[in-house]
Amino acid sequence: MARGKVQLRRIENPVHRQVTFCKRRAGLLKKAKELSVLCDAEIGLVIFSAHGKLYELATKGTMQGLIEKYLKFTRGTQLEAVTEARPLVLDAKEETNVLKQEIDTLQKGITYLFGGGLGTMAMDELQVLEKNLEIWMYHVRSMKMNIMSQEIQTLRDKVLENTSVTNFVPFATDTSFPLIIQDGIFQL
Amino acid sequence: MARGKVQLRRIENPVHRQVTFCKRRAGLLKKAKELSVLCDAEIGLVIFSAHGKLYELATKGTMQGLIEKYLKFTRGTQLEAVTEARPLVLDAKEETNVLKQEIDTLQKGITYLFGGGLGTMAMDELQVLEKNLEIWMYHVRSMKMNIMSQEIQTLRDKVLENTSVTNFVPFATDTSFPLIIQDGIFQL
DNA sequence: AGCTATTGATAATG
DNA sequence: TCATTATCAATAGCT
Repeated sequence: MARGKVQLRRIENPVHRQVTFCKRRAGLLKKAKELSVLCDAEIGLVIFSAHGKLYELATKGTMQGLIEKYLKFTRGTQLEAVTEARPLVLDAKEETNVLKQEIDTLQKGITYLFGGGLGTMAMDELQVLEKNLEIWMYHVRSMKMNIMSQEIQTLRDKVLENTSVTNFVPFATDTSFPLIIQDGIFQL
Repeated sequence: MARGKVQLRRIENPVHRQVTFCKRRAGLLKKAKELSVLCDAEIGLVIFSAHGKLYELATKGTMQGLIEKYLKFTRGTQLEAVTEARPLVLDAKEETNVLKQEIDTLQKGITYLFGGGLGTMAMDELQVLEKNLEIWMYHVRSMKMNIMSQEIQTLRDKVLENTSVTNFVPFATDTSFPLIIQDGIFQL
């Protein structure tokens, strides 16, 4: 990158190699951090030098945790360990992330089934899956509507505020949408 | 790095963030490879996107091996618990069970969100979720149709057998339904 | 996806 | 190792 293009092969001169290693290692760690911050990604980076020295970086948590996440992700996908080992009540953001993770996992499972295991799901299983997908979609759409209604409420409030009107028409934001899922409705 | 300095904070615009993620991810992976080659280092890089998609790189061997090396290096040697391997390929039935389990987990997560965490998912996240549900449903329905067509085929064969008719109308069972999922179609 | 204007990284050097 | 700087490489903003 400077004063001469570099060949993409091992640098033979040990001094040059060491210097380059230091510089580029720093650069790589910096880039990794930047990517994590800019794009909200979770990154783990492990570097063993030629002589076995370890340099590492884990954004968002520990390397240990990241490794576990990685193994769970790549390996069969058995979520029990994740789900049970954790406190039952997480903060909302965390829960969202977990859910995203699980959605992804589910996608992988489905991909596997469709890609390679055709016929492994019986008709009745598919019926159930389809039914569940419909239910989920229903709830997602309800949630979207709820968000939109809140937005409308907010806008109304603003309008009322600006026009100084005191007698307003109540809006049913608190009249809850049917978002509460009874036990068993999702039962397979 | 170009046409304007970048702030080292999360990019709020989702489109910009995604584009930057793609570009910088590629750059980071490239840099990691280069460092490994130039300086003879062993590098492992794991990137989870904000939506839980995994990108990885392991120079000199497998990520699995690198993780073991890392754990050995950082701990004494307590990796059996983590590494203790399940077979990587499960049979179809087992996979189905795993999937059911995961669906159940996912349901719990969604229940939690809908029951208590309203507002934790942003509108764009809901859009994505909805889109994915639609895709899943499409595939489930395709799969059902495929099974049904096979059933029809079987019945036809039987009928033909019994009536001893030799000139039959071919049925396109092998003309595959679009069940094969290309890489990336599920991309968040 | 491509295309540049810029910024950022860094190889060579002191 | 540390600082400087001439160059090269990555990429932000657009299309």
